[in-house]
Amino acid sequence: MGKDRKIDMVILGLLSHEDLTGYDIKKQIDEAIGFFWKGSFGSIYPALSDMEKNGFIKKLPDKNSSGREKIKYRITKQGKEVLADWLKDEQASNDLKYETLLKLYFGGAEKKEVSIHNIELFEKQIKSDLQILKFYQSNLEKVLDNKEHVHYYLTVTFGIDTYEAYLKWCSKAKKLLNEKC
Amino acid sequence: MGKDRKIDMVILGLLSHEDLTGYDIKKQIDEAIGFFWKGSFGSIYPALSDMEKNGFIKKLPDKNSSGREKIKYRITKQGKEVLADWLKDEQASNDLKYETLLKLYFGGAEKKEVSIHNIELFEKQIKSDLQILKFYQSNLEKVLDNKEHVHYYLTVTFGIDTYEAYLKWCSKAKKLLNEKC
DNA sequence: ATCAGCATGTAAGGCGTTACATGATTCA
DNA sequence: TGAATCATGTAACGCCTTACATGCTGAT
Repeated sequence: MGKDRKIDMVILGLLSHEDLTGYDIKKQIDEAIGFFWKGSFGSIYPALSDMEKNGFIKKLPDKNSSGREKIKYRITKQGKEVLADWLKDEQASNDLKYETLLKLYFGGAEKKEVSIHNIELFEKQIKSDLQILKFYQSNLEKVLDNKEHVHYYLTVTFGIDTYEAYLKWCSKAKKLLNEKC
Repeated sequence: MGKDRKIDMVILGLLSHEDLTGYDIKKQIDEAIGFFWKGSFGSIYPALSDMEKNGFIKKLPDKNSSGREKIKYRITKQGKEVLADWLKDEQASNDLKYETLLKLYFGGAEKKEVSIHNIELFEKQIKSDLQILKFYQSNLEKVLDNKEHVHYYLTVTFGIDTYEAYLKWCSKAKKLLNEKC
């Protein structure tokens, strides 16, 4: 297939756990993996129809006969193989784009107050996101006997650990800017 | 102008420090900010010619009369304003795409050894990158009397602090997978 | 009745990568 | 003399976002 769109893997991964609609998938991306991955409807729906054509997923018959359309998808055996191949593939690209760091790197061109303010904006965002992650973590802690939950727990923990490192750095950085500039 | 390509800001930021060719810019992106930003020739050269048309940068006359073409660019007053406006703009998007975390999140579908192996690959990469960052840091530590160097130092420190948090998390994560799965 | 949220999809366009094409220079 | 690096640029293509278009449902 060659094509290795990451959004495909995200969708297959989510569907390997339960049947979902495109709308559900969007919600789960935003909520569960939003701190390290993004996805929009404009990428999800085309990916769903491509993967259905390829036989990686299939449409479930719409049970509720109301006028409202709602298409649930289920992963197929072939789809599970694609997911497994990707999981076992050693290649993994971790692409970061920190505009905050970019502004800090080039911040020498402006007064230190500008950089300090940018750090404070970042700090505020991280503090708020950290609360959400801690909430998820405390819920997951209760159900660590489930293999899948252990995996979810670990990614949330990654977020918490790195966010806490960010916050420590923010304090240090502001201090240094005040002392040295 | 409306258009707010980030690569433009990267280039303006680098040029605000010294005159550079497209090739120089690529090298500086890879070396100095590579751990949190990427850029290819295919984006740099078009951005240079667009910004020259807009008057944000200008071509310097090619001094060396050899046959080899080499175009140095210098930021203009207008370009400096664009850079300053961006630095003062409160909006900053920090987009992360951790494929490693994605694989971990969905890793429950496979044996724990797969997840552990993926964590180890990540760990190895981070350890190697951390050495480079520490080398940069030790060089910058000697020249912290310069305002620009303080800013460079802070971004490198961000990298080191977060990478060290990653490594601690890697140990914890492997342990938990072995215990619980 | 109205509004938020559920639900699916398309269209236009931006941004960026990879691969290609070309050639000079430096150093072993 | 051959390889690595310097140096600029284009072409094709892929992925994704934003905005648009449409309509239902449930709660207040």
